[in-house]
Amino acid sequence: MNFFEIYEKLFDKFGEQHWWPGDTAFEIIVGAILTQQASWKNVEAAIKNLKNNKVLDEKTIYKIELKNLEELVRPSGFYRIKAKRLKNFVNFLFEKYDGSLEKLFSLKKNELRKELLSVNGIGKETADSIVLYAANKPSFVVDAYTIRIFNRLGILKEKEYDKVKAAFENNLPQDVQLYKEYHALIVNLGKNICKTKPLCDICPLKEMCEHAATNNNHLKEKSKRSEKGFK
DNA sequence: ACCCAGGTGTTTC
DNA sequence: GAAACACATGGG
Repeated sequence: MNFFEIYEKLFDKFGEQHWWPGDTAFEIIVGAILTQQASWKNVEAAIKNLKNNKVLDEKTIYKIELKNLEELVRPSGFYRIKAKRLKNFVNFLFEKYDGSLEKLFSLKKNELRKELLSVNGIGKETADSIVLYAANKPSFVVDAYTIRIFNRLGILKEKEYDKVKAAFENNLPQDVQLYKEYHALIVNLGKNICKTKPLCDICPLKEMCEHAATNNNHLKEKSKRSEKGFK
C-alpha cells in the first residue's frame, strides 16, 4: 500500500473536500494564520467580522489599529498574537513586495516558502498552506494528523516535519490538485474518525492500521493521561 | 469541569 | 535538539 493508493482509498470514501474555503488568495492567507490551533468554526466567525467591517484586504489590515484588529479576530482564539501575526505578514508584504501578492507569488516555490518562513508567526505548516492553497504551487502540507495517522499506519517512522513532507513529495507526482485534496482528506479523517472516538471499524484504512489492530490505543493513551490528573 | 482545535515562538535544560 | 510553556476562544 503506497501513498497514492491510500489517497485513492480516502478519496473513494470521502470524496472532494473543496479546500481551501475562501474566495481570494488573501483570505486564504488570513485563514491559514487564524486557524493555527483553532477550530475552523471559530476562524469563520473571525473572518466574517473582518468581511463585515470591510477589513479583509491587504491595505486595510496594513492600516488598521492593532487593537481594532484584535477585537475583530477575537473568536479565533490567541487573538492578540494572531492580530500581530496578520500585521507581521502585511508589513512584510508592503515593505518587501510593494503590497503585491502577485509579486510575492512570482517567486520560485522554495524561495517563496523561505520568504514566508521569515515572517514571525508563519511556521512550516502555515507557509506550506499558503504556498499550496493561495499560490497554487505543489508544496505538501503536513499537520499533526498527518504525522499521527501515518505513524500509526506504520508507513512512516519519522515525526519531523520536513522529513514527513519529503516522504509525501518523493512518493507522489508533483501535482497541485492532488496535494490540496490529499491534505484535506487527511484532516477530514483525523477530525472525524481517527481521533477521539472508537470508530476504527468504519475507518477506510483500518486493515492496515495498528491502531485498529491493537484495539483502540487512543483510548488507552487517553486514560493514561487522565490517570495523571487523578490522585 | 474537563479536553481539544487544520501551530508557533520563546525559554530552558 | 527537544521538552515545557504561553498564547485564548468556543464546542463537545
